[in-house]
Amino acid sequence: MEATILAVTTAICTRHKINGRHIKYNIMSERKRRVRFAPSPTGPLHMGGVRTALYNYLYAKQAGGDFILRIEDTDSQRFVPGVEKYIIESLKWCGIYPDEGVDAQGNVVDTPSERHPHAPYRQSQRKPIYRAYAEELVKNGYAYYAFDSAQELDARRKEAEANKSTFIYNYQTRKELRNSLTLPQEEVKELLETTNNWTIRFKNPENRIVKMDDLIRGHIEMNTNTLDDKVLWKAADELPTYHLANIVDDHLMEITEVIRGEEWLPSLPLHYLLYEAFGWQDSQPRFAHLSLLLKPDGKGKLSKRDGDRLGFPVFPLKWVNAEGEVSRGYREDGYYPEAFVNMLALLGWNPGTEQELFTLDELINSFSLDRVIKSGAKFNPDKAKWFNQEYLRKRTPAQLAEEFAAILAEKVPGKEFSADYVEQLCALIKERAHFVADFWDICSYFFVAPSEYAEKDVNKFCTPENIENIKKVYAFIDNLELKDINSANGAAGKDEAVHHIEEALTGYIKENEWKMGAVMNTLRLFFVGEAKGLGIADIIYFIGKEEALARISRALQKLGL
RNA sequence: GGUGGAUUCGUCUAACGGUUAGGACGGAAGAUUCUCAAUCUUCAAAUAGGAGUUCGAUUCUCCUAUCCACUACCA
Repeated sequence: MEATILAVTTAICTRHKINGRHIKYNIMSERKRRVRFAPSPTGPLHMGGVRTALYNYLYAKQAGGDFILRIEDTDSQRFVPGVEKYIIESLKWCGIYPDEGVDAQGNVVDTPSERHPHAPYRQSQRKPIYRAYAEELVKNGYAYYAFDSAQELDARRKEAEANKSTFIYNYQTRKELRNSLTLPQEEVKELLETTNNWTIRFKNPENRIVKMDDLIRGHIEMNTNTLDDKVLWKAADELPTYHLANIVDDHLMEITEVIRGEEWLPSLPLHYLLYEAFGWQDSQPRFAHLSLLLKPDGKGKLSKRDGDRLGFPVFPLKWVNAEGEVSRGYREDGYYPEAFVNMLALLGWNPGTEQELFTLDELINSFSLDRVIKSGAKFNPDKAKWFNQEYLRKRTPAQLAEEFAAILAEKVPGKEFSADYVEQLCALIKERAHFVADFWDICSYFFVAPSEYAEKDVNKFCTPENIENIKKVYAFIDNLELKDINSANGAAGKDEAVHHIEEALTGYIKENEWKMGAVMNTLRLFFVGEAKGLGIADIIYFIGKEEALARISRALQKLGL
């Protein structure tokens, strides 16, 4: 059905030419949008890669199109086991699910089916299909066989470098190198049959201006004379290089937009020329080159080392390499995937409004390539934390309590706390945290009494006069009829109970004309261990009267007062 | 070196050729409170430089500078 529509529109449109130029975009606009994320499994996906995947995904979903995951593993030397799984897992954590490329179990699909007509999606498994395309190019004069050894070319490069120039395998140099353009036909034939250290190289046209359009950068032109005759296919491992595999697969998989990193911009003319050489201009995808993510300080692109150096994750998930080196991940660092995705989306794109908080669905609705920023974006770890804080605040106390439970079980093993207790506490402290992992630091004194008292605060508050007053406060609390978390009427009764404690205590202090701050902070020092933390009434409510009194007497005893 | 790309507060960014150049993060100050945090208010902070086009340029053109990417039988 879809195929026939495509055929019809193609027929209509190819008949209509303006100034001899196909109205390519008319054909394209009829097609279902199909984009791909095509990582190479040479290392864990870093946040820049996740952003590229995200933009592809947002673009596809907004257009009701498909998002395809393709694994570009044509470099057997640099292949790293486990990365493929890591990539899929990372995307999944971010809420990005490929329409094609992986199955429900998260495995890359390797046999074609109705849902996966373009399988396999690993280029290593597509190995047999590339050679014919490369040979076709040779046959039609767009490529040639090259027999130069790596050492020979290396020597040429070094020589050029010594002369402060660059060796380019192009229209000039190829005339004096060993290839099917210079060697006698017979010798070529023999070399092809008897050796396997040859390649197929693209034959760049001489002195031609390639005119290109980028969805983000606009019109770009480049002269073919500055281009290298890139290797397309290697006989040694019978594998294509990126350029060939990429173009062939994008064509076969009916990709409509290629959204990829800026590092690919220099090879865009080659890709244009390849589409032309194959005669696929009419269905050529449109290109969008994303700027790079830059390190927070200094210059250059964000790298793994920056994270280690500056103390933030550069990977979505934790990764342990073969040497046992651990790289932290956003997930393990306690980031919510929503926050991570939101942060990433806004690093190089904005909606044109002042809205900063977006759900994935909102991103899908608002995203547009023409609002993607052309220049590189320095990553700001502080802003990332801020995003997480915003998402943490959106969580309900019950959700937070559940997330906090694991930390609690680890910090105070063997102790059970009622869901109500933890929930009420979470509601109270959530505004103070960026991460759930911060909770323990913020409220540990609700679970364990302080064992030390900050010297600075002891000196400040433990004056003879204060201590005398505190002893009276002790007696006062002791005589008080108080409702604590166990006796109050759940979350509903909390405010009233806290209010009651507060009224009683402040009333008593005022009555005696003591200094509010001095008394309260001395109590706080005894409850918390230092002069910080929540309101005294809150603390008493949560730890209860008995514990409060116990902490006061223990402190007095420990400090010898 | 060559080719291409980029350049607005410290950072992310907004601004039909006409704005006191806006917002957010971070920073500072103040308010508040029993401390800390949160919150609220306020403040500081930018169009890389130079020409040109124009009544008028952050915006268009050119030059310079700086930065980035690419310059592999890697992707």
